[in-house]
Amino acid sequence: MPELPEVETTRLRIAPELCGKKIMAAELRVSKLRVPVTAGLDTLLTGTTLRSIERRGKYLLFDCESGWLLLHLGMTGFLQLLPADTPHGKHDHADLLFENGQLLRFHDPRKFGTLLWVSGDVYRHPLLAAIGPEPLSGTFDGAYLYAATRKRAVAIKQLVMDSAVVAGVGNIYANEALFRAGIRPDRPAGTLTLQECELLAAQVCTVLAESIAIGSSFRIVGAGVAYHPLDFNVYGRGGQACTNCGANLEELRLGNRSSVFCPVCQK
DNA sequence: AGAATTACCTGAGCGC
DNA sequence: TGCGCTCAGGTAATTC
Repeated sequence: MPELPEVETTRLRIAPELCGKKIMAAELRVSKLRVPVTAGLDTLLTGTTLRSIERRGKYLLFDCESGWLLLHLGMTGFLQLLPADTPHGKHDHADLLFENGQLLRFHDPRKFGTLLWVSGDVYRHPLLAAIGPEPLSGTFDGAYLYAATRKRAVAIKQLVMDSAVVAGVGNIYANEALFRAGIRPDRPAGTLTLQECELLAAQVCTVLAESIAIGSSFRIVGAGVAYHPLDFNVYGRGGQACTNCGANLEELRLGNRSSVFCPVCQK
């Protein structure tokens, strides 16, 4: 599922191709995503020039002069750059045709994605206004995490995945960062020491940065789904051997999300 | 206020 | 082959 690194990889790939280009046509084939698609979005987009593509958490922000296209990939969404005349298939919900003949296509089987038009200051939009610091901006560090965890009884993994605490950390990277930091996912957040918070914050940043550096992506390849080139230590490996000590990795559910950890390496 | 739960959605994988 | 079931989970809304 696309998390922050996959969204950033997408941005880095499409921005050089599309920025500065005019949107000649827009086609929407869906109106009912989890958040209703802005009515008339195709008309609003057509004729505008894409100035830049920014990212906030897992949201992509397309600066279209007269307003912003706010896009979220949800769990199963991805963007493709295709030749202009590529026929659309099932779950191809939106097309943007650019003046250089490139087609930007949004595909999302589970419809957890978001397509919204925002005029004015996009960062003040309710979906973005309450998002916590960007993990790669330097503002998310041990001191911040320590302060955010005080008197919090919720499991540390759930807290790290709370977008109001830090932007863009989903289930996969929360599991991996906790493994690297040697901290059990079900530890009450308030029990972490400052030292542990520093370690965890650093590992969150590191694992995300590594994944972006590798060019982690998410898209359909053939009949299956290709994930991240990054090798996971714990995610999806419940019951298998710990890559560090060989013990059997345990699995539990926190907030209805699967969590995998090493009972020996993580305290 | 914080914590827990629910809703949204469809493909994959499973047992029968 | 196909039916019914469970699972996957990002995020906002709702409830406790």
